[in-house]
Amino acid sequence: MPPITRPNRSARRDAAEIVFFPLYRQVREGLLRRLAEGAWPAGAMLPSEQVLAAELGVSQGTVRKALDALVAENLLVRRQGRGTFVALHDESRILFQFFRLVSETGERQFPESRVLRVGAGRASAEERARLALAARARVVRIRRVRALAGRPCIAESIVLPASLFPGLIERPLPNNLYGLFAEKYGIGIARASERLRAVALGASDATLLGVAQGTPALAIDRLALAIDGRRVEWRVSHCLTTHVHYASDLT
Amino acid sequence: MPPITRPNRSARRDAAEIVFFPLYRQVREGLLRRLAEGAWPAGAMLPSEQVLAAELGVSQGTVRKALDALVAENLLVRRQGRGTFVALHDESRILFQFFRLVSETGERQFPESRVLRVGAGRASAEERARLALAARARVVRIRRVRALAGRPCIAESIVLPASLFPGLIERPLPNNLYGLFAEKYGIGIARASERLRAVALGASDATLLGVAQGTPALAIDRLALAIDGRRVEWRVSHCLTTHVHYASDLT
DNA sequence: CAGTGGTCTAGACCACAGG
DNA sequence: CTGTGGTCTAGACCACTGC
Repeated sequence: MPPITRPNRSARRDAAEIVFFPLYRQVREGLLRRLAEGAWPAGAMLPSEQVLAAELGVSQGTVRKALDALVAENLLVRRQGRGTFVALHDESRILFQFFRLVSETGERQFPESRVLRVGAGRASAEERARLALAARARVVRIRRVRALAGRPCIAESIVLPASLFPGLIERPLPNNLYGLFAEKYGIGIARASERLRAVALGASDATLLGVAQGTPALAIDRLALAIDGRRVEWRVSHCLTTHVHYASDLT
Repeated sequence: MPPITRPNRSARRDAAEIVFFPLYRQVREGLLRRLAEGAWPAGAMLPSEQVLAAELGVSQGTVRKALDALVAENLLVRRQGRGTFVALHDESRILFQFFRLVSETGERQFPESRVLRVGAGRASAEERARLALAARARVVRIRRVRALAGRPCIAESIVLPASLFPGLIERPLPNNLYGLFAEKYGIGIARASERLRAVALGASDATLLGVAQGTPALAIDRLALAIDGRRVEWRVSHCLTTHVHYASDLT
């Protein structure tokens, strides 16, 4: 990474608008760019704070503040005495960051998945809108059922931009898709936003989950974004919430 | 606040277990205690960082780190050039921190409330469990309907420990209950945890919301905690999600 | 202008992990 | 023992607010 171009702590002028842009933000953006480019593979150790500070020509405290921000965004992990590492998409992180279904006793458990269909095709209007795709873009669609504690309780439909995942259709699909995205395609899911509704199950979902059509279910509509903000996945999950609930902390 | 008792950055010994307890954490705890005691009313300005540092006999940077933590918990608000203030429970904060129902276009809007019943009584077993109350404790119960954009879409039942809210029954209840708790009873809601399920509406809720019995609804079960961790409110909301959804960011 | 929080630096020392 | 991140300090200067 090239040294931060000073004038470091001055102002940035954008069309007569003056925006103060602190040094540690510039450092953060630089590191973020390198992360998005895949300069360090998932799990790799970054240079130490001292080394980064020397490379960039700033103080260690400034580097630290930039690293702190990236740790807060779950992109990096610090381990005292060891170093700073690129966050992995292992099951424990997924469980902690992306999976909110909790049993009555408060335990989180990674659900087992059974893939029903994998296919490709042109994106529908809705898929294009949700994933911000061009007119004739292609998508990969995955349909699966997931079980918690042996009980099938999630019927899931996943849509991915085909351009990002060449050859995905031929692969065996693991339980943890985000781990696959990171390892095989270098695409790390950084964050997601979910929209929740209550719906009555349609015939197809009801059959899959072994309940009557019209049973109330929690519909989770998720859009997942990569580090650089690209829309990577659109996922709709229909969940039975008789033995499980969605936990949300308002802090 | 008394000066922080050194040995400040040494260790704390708990039954042969050595726990490192940084100075800024001690400062945070001290400030938190004073906040919970109501030493500064909501909206009040705290002493400046310099003054706090001098009082406590630590450096300004250490005070800053403690204040940063409390700001991150939404208990304090900083305004550059003005000072550091105790967070208010005004509608904009409530909307931002505690209200997650969003319209299709992404707008958040504070719902209008119509109170149907207010009453008191002995806590049921479930109420005692959820609010951690003693055997014969009394509670206040509120039942109301809330409307978004003129449409009634939330049927809500609220349970409060009667001991915390003397005379609440006689009061007119405002739209924003948490503001009332803070202003009239000195109880600030600091955080809450919600459990979401999909349910079929019962007869009473369905009538209130003007839909058929059995209509799927999002059940939000919320437990709200005060700054000191006391359980202050148990609230169950049944929401129609045809024109609105629950937004959850996974970051 | 004075006072507040925000940034940045340089350096010392501590806690922790691993060879 | 060395190297890492974590804490703490002291001081300088900047940006913002309101008088």
